[in-house]
Amino acid sequence: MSGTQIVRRNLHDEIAVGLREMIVKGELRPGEKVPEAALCIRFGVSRTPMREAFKALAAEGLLTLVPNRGAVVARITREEVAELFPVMGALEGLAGELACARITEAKVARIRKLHEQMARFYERGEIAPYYRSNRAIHEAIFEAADNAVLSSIFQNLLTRTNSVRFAVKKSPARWAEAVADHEAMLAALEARDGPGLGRILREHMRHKIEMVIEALDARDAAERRRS
Amino acid sequence: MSGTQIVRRNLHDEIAVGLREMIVKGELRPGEKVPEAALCIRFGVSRTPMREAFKALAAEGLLTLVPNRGAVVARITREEVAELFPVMGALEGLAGELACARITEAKVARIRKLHEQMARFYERGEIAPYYRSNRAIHEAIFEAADNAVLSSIFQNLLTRTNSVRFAVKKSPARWAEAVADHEAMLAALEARDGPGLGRILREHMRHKIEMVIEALDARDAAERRRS
DNA sequence: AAAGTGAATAATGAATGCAAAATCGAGTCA
DNA sequence: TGACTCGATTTTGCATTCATTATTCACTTT
Repeated sequence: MSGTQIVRRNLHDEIAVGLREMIVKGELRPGEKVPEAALCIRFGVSRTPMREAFKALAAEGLLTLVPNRGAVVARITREEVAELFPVMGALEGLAGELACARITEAKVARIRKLHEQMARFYERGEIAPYYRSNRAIHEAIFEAADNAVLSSIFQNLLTRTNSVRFAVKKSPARWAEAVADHEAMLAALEARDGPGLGRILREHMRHKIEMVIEALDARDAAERRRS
Repeated sequence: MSGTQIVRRNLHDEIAVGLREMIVKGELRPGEKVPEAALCIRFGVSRTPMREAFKALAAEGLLTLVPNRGAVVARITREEVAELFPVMGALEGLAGELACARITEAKVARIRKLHEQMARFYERGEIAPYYRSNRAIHEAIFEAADNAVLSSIFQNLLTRTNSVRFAVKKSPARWAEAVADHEAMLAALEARDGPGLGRILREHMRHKIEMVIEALDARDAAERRRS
């Protein structure tokens, strides 16, 4: 066996990866038309695999296909926010429960490290590094849960909600609340209290949705002022 | 406005509907190769929309695309069963909680009717009608939860697990257990006890997974005997 | 000037074409 | 008999073509 694995992939799959990245990075913005021809040139492919990728992303809920008018980046409505986040809460809650049942001592220790790091960034008010540690903790919980189906569905929902989650500007009170949630999470995890951790994660998600709604309200108010 | 709405749909979408139906009905069986050419003839379409439908169904987890070897109906492994069902449990649990918060008196009454009907079918040992009522109850809970995202993800998981769920032959003890679960569900729903209903539904799903594992064990044992 | 009209242009959706890869099968050899 | 070869055939992935549907924009009408 040679070390380098022969990765045989389909073009449409690689394009799908590229498009997902563009959506997450905001190069393609919600509601915007997806420029098929331009993307074909940019990726150096013909329309066939590009359009196949569109179908796949549409099935994932990232694009909306309008008959005879091509593809549009899916736009999240307030109603969908109200639907998506509780689902994410239930899933992350499950991840927490499974993690408590399966996690090793070493991984708990690693999460504690991440948590302490995150707390330091909070103290210093360093937002970007804070988010990085924060995300690492949530990812570590899913990793410990060891459920690929769960992770992939959750990841999909994260991607779909990317634009609205990113719109949030945490107030000091909200930020403190989030850190407090994380303290409780760590305690539950160290006590291997599955139901407890599940409850905290669902609660954490409920706080998140409130922040998102606040952000959407603020954004809409700003838009109304402009017009 | 005329009564007949002009439904403009994409070909690949209609094909996807048709393929999903074939998979659910067992016309295409897990592990089987999906005959592209034959399906093109059957649906009266060219390869392009057929292959687009394949990509969409693959994104849904219903098909597996093997590079240079076309599409295969996704086959559920025991490990995936162990991953999929807890996720379904968490989602149906959420549906129960939401339903308790939102359901109208009339809908509760309808579910009670369905439940009593189902109980009668159980008493008489009529399996097919029992399953019909059973499914109607679960669907009614999702309807009451009024969360389209939740419903569509759950529906997708139902489809993906179709083959293994269908393999289950309930023992009398298991059947009694299921009916008891349903009694508890109705009680929780009538009391609008969201957390309680959530717990019962997760428990109900845990029972389901045990039945599925039993069925898979039996199937594998039978297969081993044959070889 | 604003609203309407229709020809020219662009885009979309689906069928077809073509090169590369996989599969099949007759023939060969151990 | 069973494993192997290698050319023929089929299948697959992607590019290209073609018909249909939107969109644009110069032009008319009020």
